[in-house]
Amino acid sequence: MSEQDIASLLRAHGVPPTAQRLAVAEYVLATEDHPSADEVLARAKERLPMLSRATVYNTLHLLVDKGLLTELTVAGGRIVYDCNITPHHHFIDEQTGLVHDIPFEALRVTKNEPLSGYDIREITVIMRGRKKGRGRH
Amino acid sequence: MSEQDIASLLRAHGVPPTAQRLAVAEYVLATEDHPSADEVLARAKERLPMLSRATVYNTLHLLVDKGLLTELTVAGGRIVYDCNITPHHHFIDEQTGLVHDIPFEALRVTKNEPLSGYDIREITVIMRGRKKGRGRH
DNA sequence: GTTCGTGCAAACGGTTTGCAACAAT
DNA sequence: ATTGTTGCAAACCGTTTGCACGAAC
Repeated sequence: MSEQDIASLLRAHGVPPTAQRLAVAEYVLATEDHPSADEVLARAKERLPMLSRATVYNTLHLLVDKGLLTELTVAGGRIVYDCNITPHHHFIDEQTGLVHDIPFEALRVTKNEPLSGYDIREITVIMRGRKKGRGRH
Repeated sequence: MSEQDIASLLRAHGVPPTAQRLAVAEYVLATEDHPSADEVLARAKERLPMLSRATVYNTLHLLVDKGLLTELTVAGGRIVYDCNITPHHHFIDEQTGLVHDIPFEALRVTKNEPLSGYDIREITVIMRGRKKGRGRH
């Protein structure tokens, strides 16, 4: 995704693209990692060394707000960002702590009991375990 | 669960029961709330006003360590404790932020695709939505 | 007298806030 | 001129740590 595309994407969501926002968005909207705010800061600083921490937080919240980014919280209270905004599940590697996306269609959740009393808006499955070797990702 | 029972439970897990630990355990091991450390402190202080914050954290970690308590992290990075140590799912009320336990047997998760490459040790379903009125809890 | 548990206060790390400077319109 | 964006530093909050006192064996 080119810097131009990112810029129009931002504009399309009512976010005026600035140099700082581009530096943040260009990384966080494209990566398959699930970076923390700090990791985003580090990466974006490579392109824009003068970028401040507060601006990164501003931008991340803005992107989450505009629906371009998902904030998720993993065990231990770590907050992490996921540019995959379609519904999907997560696998957390217990050894590395890394989060992997699992396509929504890979699993099916069915109710054995009616679960009346709950108006369910969203279902996410979180799996934990070890990712078996062979290859990266 | 009486104070005596809690005491033997702790002993059975190699945790010498002290007044402070009893004050913490008596609440946190019995409640259906999913309290934060701070809420546990507040509640336990009602019984033992002189209880310190550090001791609560010590005790909570100890209980988690001994398998008597589960630590879980909900959206926003909030860390919360759940005395239900059997596998189960969660429903999070978007309005109140409250966490409700859903029996493990209430749902079934099946794989549409094989998901090879992942050695799955644990599956939890997190549902979000609104809890419909009628009654408390 | 050694170990373990506790309380206190300080430190910590990630996040948020307040504010002044600046840019864009 | 008003509005929106940024950088900085300070404040903040929940958690962790270091240390000294006290109790238990």
